[in-house]
Amino acid sequence: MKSEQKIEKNASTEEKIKEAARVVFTRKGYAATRTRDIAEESGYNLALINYYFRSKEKLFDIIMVEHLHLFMQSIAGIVNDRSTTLFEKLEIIVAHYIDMLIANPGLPLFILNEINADPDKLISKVGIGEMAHGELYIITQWKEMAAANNAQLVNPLHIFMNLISLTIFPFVACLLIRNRTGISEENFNALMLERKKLIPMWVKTIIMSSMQQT
Amino acid sequence: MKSEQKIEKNASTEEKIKEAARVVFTRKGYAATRTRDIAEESGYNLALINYYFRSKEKLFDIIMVEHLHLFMQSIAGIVNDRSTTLFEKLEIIVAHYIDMLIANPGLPLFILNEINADPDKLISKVGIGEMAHGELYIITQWKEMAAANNAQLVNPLHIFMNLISLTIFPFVACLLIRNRTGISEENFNALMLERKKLIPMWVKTIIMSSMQQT
DNA sequence: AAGATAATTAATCAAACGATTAAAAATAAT
DNA sequence: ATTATTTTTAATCGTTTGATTAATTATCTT
Repeated sequence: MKSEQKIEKNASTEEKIKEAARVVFTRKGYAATRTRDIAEESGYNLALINYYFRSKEKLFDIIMVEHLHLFMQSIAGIVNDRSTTLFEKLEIIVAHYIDMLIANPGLPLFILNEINADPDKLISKVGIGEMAHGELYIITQWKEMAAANNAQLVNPLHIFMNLISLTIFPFVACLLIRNRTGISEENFNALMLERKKLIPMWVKTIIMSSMQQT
Repeated sequence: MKSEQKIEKNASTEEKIKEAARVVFTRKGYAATRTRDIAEESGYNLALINYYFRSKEKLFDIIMVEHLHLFMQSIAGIVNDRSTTLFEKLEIIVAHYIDMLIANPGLPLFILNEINADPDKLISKVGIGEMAHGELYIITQWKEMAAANNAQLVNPLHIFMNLISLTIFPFVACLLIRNRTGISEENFNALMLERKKLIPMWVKTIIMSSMQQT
């Protein structure tokens, strides 16, 4: 019979290995990561990785699911919130993502890269498709706004792409930008924090300008 | 003595291998690519790859340099062009990049990923630092505009990041976007072509709004 | 045509890698 | 304390991988 202590001990080293895997996988990607790297990073023997997780791929899948969850997390709640306006939602989403990305700068490039490496895997193994069952409330709000201005707004897909592009891409290109401009990590993060206020403003401006035009 | 024919023949198969390497490296990245994949893609024997290029890494470096060159190409000319206005430059840059990215959709993710895999390599082996020796003319134009409106514009780095984010990111997240929205490759490309006109407009709007505010 | 050089391949090597095994160390159960 | 169970390690196995070698085929020179 398993005691509490035993379980906690296992969970501890198992968690350490998972944390090490998270670090190495995120930095180097699946293919470039050797199980020996994870062992070294965790401080444990190589064989322990296969003792707790059956294989490199199984361990990777766990990390991947956690990362995807972190990425999609709470967004469903925000975009379906009945108590916030459309523009308030933009502010909340951007602020939420920038905070998360400052804490996990390597996340988006990791995810995007692995999606390209095996596009079907995420569709089959990881169900990222159940974000919304009905129509998202934010979509309803968008349509209402479009109707109120009886104008055909620009394709909402453009607005969506703009939002995630402005928010996420600087982190994807972080090293490139910092290398080109020579700014430090602190200054870069300060710039990103500035964008928490700027991006919703910009996106709002873009939406407004597309309405005035028609 | 080498004849014309011999050189052409070599260049032909050498080019075929390079093209195969370009395809496989761009799709799978350096670590996930096996020299046998390149051999299979090219239709030649494995040993030929090391016959023409000395190693996998040497071949990769060649592809990488070509990709970086394609990416930086002609931008130096555009941003230093004395005959175009600042906003005309925006239009030209965006149009140039979107055309290039539709032709090479995998390029940005490949470059960004390999930069993260080995940040020092690009600084040491590949000299992407010699784009401008003096101050870029586009910077001068920016300062002139700021002075003319005697307003402290938003940090130009933000504008620069916005420009490349809006332009490049949709291609980086192409598979993710297409999977989430279900649109076809043709429709996606059509959207991107729309953005050739939209992005400069949006960026211009963002710049203008930042001036009016102060 | 004959010989020399270059291009291409099959076979193979050594190192790296993911995974397994068997033994040792640590912890729990009696 | 002794046994049983779990955790951790060292050693190793079988494959894969980048690279080389030696032999074969094709091409060029004369």
